[in-house]
Amino acid sequence: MTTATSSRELAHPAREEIRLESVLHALSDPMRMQVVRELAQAEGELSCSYFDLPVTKSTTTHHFRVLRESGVLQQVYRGTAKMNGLRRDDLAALFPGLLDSVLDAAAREERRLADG
Amino acid sequence: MTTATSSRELAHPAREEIRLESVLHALSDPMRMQVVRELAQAEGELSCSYFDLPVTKSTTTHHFRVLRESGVLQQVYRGTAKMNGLRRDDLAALFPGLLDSVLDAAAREERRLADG
DNA sequence: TGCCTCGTACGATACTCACCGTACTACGAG
DNA sequence: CTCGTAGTACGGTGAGTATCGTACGAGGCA
Repeated sequence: MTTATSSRELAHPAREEIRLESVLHALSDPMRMQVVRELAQAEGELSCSYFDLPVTKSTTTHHFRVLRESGVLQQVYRGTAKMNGLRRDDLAALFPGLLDSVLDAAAREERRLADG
Repeated sequence: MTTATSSRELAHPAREEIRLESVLHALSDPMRMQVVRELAQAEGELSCSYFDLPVTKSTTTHHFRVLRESGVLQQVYRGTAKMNGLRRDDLAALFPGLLDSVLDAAAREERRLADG
């Protein structure tokens, strides 16, 4: 039997409903930024449990919801797992170059702080 | 007599102290985003009172402080006025392209919502 | 059927933040 | 010196939020 996508539905903002303000707010949390960066590197979907965040499951759920409701992520259930993917196309259509420059900025800052 | 810069000093983060997280947080407020956008268009320094924000003076002071402490703005007293300038060079050095893509994103969103 | 895992829901807590009003300081102009 | 303007400091308020723990639901697997 094929692993069917569950019927449980999740509310996502449509492309036109995504707001820059909400996206920037979502990205201004280090926990959420880390999720977005790993997701960008992975170039595919990752389950919530893939991420090893230093917070409890409840808090993890909260952060993923913020990312989804701001339009940064799309989420879909697959069995018990919830798969997460970056909404690259929607973000690129609305805010060209934004996601890439934010990811680049995060990478540069990490390098800069590591080198001392 | 030349209008001398006052001796009153304001604390600014050094370039190396600027954090992406704080910058994104500063820009995730519509009031502050508006200030940054006007400042970017003006291509120079503007006093706090130049901005006609729909909040009281106290709140305006608060927002400018957030922008200064996050490293987005530099501020200097000139007489009774406090002049504000974007820290373009510092931001461009740390996060190349970030400021421009955020400004572009804000402009696009404004156009998009206006056209309906 | 029963168990395990993944993730949710809910309530509680502590903190941050956007906002206000009032009282105050700093500076320039008359 | 006096007055007006620009902005600050401070205290308070209500909303949001990052966090936790515990209890629960959904789905795969034995």
